[in-house]
Amino acid sequence: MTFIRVWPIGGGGQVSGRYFLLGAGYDGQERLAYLKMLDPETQKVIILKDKTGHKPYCFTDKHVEELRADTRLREAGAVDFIPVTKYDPLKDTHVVMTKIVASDPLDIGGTKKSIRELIPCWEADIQYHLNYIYDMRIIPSLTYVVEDGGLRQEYASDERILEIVRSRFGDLEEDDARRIAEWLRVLEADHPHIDFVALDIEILAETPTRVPSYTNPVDPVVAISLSGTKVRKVLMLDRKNGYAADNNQYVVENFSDEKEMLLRAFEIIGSHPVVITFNGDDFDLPYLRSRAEKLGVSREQIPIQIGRDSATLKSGIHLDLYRFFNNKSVQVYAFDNRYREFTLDGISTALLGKGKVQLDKTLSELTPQELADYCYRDAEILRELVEASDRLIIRLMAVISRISRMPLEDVCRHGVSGWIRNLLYWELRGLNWLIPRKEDILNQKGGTVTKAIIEGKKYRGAIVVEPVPGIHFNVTVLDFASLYPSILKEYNLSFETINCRHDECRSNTIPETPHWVCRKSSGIQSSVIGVIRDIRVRWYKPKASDRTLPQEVRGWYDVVQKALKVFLNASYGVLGFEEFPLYCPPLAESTTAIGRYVFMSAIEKAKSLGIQVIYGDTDSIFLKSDRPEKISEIVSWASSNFRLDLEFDKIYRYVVFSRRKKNYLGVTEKSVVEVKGLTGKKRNIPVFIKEAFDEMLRKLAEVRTAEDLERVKTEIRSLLASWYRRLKDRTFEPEELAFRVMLSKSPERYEKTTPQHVKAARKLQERGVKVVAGDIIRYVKTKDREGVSPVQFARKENIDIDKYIEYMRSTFEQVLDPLEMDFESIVGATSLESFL
DNA sequence: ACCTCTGGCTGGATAT
DNA sequence: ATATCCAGCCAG
Repeated sequence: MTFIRVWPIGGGGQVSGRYFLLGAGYDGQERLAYLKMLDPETQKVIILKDKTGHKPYCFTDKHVEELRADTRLREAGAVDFIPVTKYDPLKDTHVVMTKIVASDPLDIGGTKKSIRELIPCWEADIQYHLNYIYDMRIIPSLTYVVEDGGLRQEYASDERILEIVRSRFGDLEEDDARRIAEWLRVLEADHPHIDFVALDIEILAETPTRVPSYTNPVDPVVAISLSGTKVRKVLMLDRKNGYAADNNQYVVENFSDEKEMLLRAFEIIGSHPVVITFNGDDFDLPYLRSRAEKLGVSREQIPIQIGRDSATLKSGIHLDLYRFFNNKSVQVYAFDNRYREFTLDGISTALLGKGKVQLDKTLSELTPQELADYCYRDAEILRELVEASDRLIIRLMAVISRISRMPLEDVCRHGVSGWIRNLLYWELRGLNWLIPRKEDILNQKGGTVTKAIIEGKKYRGAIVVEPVPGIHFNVTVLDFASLYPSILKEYNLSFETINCRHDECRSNTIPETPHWVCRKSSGIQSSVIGVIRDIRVRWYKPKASDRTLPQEVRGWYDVVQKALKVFLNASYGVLGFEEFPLYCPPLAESTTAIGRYVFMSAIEKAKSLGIQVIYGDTDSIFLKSDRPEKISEIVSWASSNFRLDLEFDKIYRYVVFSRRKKNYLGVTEKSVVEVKGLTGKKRNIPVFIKEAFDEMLRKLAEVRTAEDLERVKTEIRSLLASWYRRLKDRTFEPEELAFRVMLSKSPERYEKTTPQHVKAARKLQERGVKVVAGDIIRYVKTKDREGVSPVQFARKENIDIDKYIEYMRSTFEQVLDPLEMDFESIVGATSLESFL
């Protein structure tokens, strides 16, 4: 028998080192707090339930007497009054409160009443709210007894970790060292192996057009594919003559009775700690549940529970990868924007180079073997996605879970603002601070005072320097490393320190604004972000590129490094996000205001040293100088003046600017071409134009000197002429000319205008093709009335060649103009040639 | 339950 | 004909 201290609960992390926290929350009745923990040894899930159903509430003293007098609370049983002192960050005072632990809802003489109903002061008089669900997770009394425990893994002692931190991070304040050590303890903890199974189902609708709905599960489940660490199989409903043959990829189990098949699937689901689906929250799991109910399976036998917007499992946890891949931060930072479309086919094609089985007939027309293959492929792709890059997805979720102090189950369903909220709440609770309500922050701190450049934005952002047009050789790029997070750290920015209550801080002003920052105490957001920044820069980034470490260890450090970057990048953004619970407009605008100040100062400094500034955007400056010592001077100036790292980023052998901001092309010393913002880089343009553009880039990569350039310009001319000729001669497939644009909402919801991709989407709908928000529409420009046609229906003769020539012109001009080349004359020469 | 932010470019639709 | 808005994609 072992006592387990649950720490950190909601931490996705360790429970006494042996168990791995998978999930936490409430059951369907919203009564019992539970924890789902994995024993990595046995792969069994241990579920701890708080049988009391208690929830803690905090009240200020003035309410407590009233509450104590209310005998109904005691009669309803299970009530504790615990005095607590909390720090109020907005008032900068301590508040004495009483935490009342009571079951909720309370049973008052047979009727159930929620505490909110019982205590009317809740909404009106309580100054601060404490989100009880999250609060529950850190109540120290959550000590459970588990039958067959046993600590196996020993962690380094606090002293040992501190020692490592000191040797690695140099001179640190005691507090900082402890804070960093705490973080490393959490982040360096082992990642256990976790068994999982990916699941996909196929439903055979009576009529092919009917979309199966779990609210009315009339259509049978005909196949269930399962692919994971322990099983690879397809359960098939044996309709006529079932597919009995096995192959080497998966095993088929045939069922003549659908109910039996579902029960078998439930058995497999129940024997895995983690079930992976793609859109299982909205479809697969709810359908399995409701279909099973319809077939008379009792509730106890169904391991699936349906929440308001998620589906969870009674024994293990369910991770819906659709949710996870939809997350912008995951898409951009973890996967480098490699996938665009949020479909299983789109994601797996981009990440694995392997898509779904393409069908040219309806499900009902498939032979049993085809159906099994088709269904299995989906589960297989899911499994491979999870297993890819040494189980990157799971490791990433686990790391995010540890950073955000949030269980895996929740990590995959929340966006970055949810992760950051949870982390900050965790910190606030750890310090015993009251968590202010959004409106209290807004009332006290006020709104924004700066005016955005872009209409409709809330405050002013960054500066973009007008580029010097033309080609520039030997350009050095410097950039401020993590500018905004560094500013938050160095300038002590936090919701409680901005515009604080002390008169003596008012002189500590933010440029361009009337705002000021506290001098007396250090800001919570500032220090949390500071620690994250420090451990990333000084621990995880170096480890990720340390060649003395084994490949897989480096890979793991890289995952942590990336996850930390997600938090850093979003840490500023959430400050200006209205739905963020610590939304604080003056804080957001102060961050960018300081950024502008620092950025402009650096530019002035460069100019004062006689260095020409070619371009700059937010935190990066492009400098033309043949005196490296001058550039180093700026770097040391930034560090001594602002304590910010202005780093050498790269040297461009040459860089080409048009007049446009955020648009340039540069070739680095290693002959790598970097393209920013140019149309030729955008992923929605036709591959025909993209290929021509890429070919031009390959030519430009060779250029080292001004003489090379002249030669290459001639080559580019003939290259463009030949692509132009191809266009004119129509030696292409319509597919090559397709624009690929994402439908951000469903076609009928475009009211103000009808962009081209929407027109194409409507044409698809007319012909019975299903089109939903998020689909990427492929269309070509045509000569008919609408001017567009979905590429599926396009005929080569109908394509509007002139439109494409125009598009080519504008795409290439962005590069040709600064090189003093003229698209028209290249093309003109070509047509003249053909004319002769 | 699509949701971190602002700045900047593009082409096409729509209003004037 | 011209200005403005809309929508999408990208830089940082």
